[in-house]
Amino acid sequence: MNLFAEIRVLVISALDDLVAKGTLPEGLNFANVAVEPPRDPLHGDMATNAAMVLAKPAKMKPRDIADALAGLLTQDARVTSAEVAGPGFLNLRLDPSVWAQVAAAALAQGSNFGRSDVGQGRKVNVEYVSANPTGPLHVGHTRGAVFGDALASLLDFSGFEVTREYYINDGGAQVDVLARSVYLRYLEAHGKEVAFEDGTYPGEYLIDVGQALKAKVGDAYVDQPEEVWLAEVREFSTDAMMVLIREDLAMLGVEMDHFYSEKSLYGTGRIEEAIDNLRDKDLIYWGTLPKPKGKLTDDWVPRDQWLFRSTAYGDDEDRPVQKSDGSWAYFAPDIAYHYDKVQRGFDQLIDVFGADHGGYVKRMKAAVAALSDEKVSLDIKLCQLVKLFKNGEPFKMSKRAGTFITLRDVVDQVGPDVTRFVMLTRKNDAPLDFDFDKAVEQSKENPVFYVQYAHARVCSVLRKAAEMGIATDSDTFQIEDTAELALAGKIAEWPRLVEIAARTNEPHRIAFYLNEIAADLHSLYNRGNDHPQLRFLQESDKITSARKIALARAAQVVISAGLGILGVTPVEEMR
RNA sequence: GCACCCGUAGCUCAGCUGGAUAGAGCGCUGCCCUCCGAAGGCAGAGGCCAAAGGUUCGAAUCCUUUCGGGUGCACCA
Repeated sequence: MNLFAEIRVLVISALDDLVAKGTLPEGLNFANVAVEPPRDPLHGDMATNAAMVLAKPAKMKPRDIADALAGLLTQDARVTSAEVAGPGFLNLRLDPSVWAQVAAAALAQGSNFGRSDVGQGRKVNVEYVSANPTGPLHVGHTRGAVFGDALASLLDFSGFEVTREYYINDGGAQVDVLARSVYLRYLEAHGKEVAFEDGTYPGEYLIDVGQALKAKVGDAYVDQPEEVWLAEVREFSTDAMMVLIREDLAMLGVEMDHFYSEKSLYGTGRIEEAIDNLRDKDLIYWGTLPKPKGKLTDDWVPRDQWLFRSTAYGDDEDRPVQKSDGSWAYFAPDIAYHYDKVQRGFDQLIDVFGADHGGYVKRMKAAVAALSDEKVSLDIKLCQLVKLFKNGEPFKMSKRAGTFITLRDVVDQVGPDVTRFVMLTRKNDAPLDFDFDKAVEQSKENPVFYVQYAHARVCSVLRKAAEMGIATDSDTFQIEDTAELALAGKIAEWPRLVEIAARTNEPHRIAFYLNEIAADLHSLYNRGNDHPQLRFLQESDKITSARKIALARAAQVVISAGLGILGVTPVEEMR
């Protein structure tokens, strides 16, 4: 039940009536007519811009339209008043029973309150994390993992058919580096002295892998040339890394529907097929790229190679799909991978990348547009850097020395719930400061705590009510005070908020909303200090208490649903 | 040099894909526990929405330019 959508239906039908009566001319487009919460609650419960939007096409004064509209709207039982204000806004006040209906819907629908069919069952593929299988996940991946996962949940909640997917980059040179690094650890396991030079991964997480390799093959690879062992060690190592990565994801509560291997594309003709698809559209040609500007280009030499005409779809330059030695460039299997997604019948693709992949966005969008004949949309969400702090001091990470902060480090310290919530308190394209101390602090400054506290508070009230013999399952309401109305209004906003978040692919809006509803709840709760009649629990009037509790429960339902989308457990008690 | 992201209170950031007098937290100033969890709440001060033009009934939001910050720029992945 989306109250704003319902009132909008009412407004539209009133406009239709005005057209039928000849007050408004025919052929008007109502698409831009919006019904929104007013910025200032004093203006009313809802506002519509209908008169202002239609004034010009209808060649009428906004106020005249608004007056006519107001006359019709107030005939509806839900609308108690409709006032024209400002440049032509129509401010609506709703009957208090409307709020009770919304809250009742929240109680009745429980965790399904706010679900919608805006997705209309469209198939969406959300690809996220997709870290190279060369080591454990670090903080940057963590943000992508949390963001992608919450986004997927949000879309699922909004009526999309969602697939969560991880693209394993196991086809390039970096997995050879991994294999060589593991080989060194393998030699080490045989008691040999080894040196980790530049271009190898010195991280200690490979020690176990080296020993596992020894346990499997004994000394078969010792003192053998690379040709003998590389392929097998590579596979052994990437498998081990993927086990590690799956464990990391599990720690965060992230569960993928599908892991897709880049390597699996090679030797199957899939890449060739995707490139041929583009070639048939005259988007692949043999050519030379201009010399790049503004960068150190000492070793640059002009090269003829196969290029994708991505400029035809808005890219700044055409992009090579093949290296000079004739092998595929990274872009080629990625094209094939996205072609595969298109062929699997997804209506919409979403890629969650790190901010360092910004330069990749245009060419990937170009590829998907070309491969799908512009039928499938690709949205790429870039997650900015996470800066880590402890005691106000920034953490330094060095991948080269192998001393980077891992997902495991973070989750071990603050737990999955805090990790997830904090990572979602910023827009994906804004940098995020993550302070280990603040993340576990029990104060209002910590949004996780604040929202959890609100939820726990309701649970506490319910426990107390049970002790007092007050019914905790009432579904009738007593909503009178402004603080109660504010909370009820916030509850009514939830379905609309979810829709906006889903439409913009912005799960952080959920986190901010939760903060707001928590504030409304805390506020109402504390009003009970000064105004005892506003307390949820009143020994003298258990019926009123039961009704007030119902409102608190409705808020609890919404908080719980919101946390659910973010993948955070609502707690019943603060400790 | 080019592209993308960002610029909003002293600080950290929201701002509904164009709406009314631009919001929250922190910090600052005052209040509120004999009371359902004060781990909270209330009130106050604090703004040229980087700057200048443009689009229109209406701009923090869209367009152009400038300034400032971040990221990325052939055959790496």
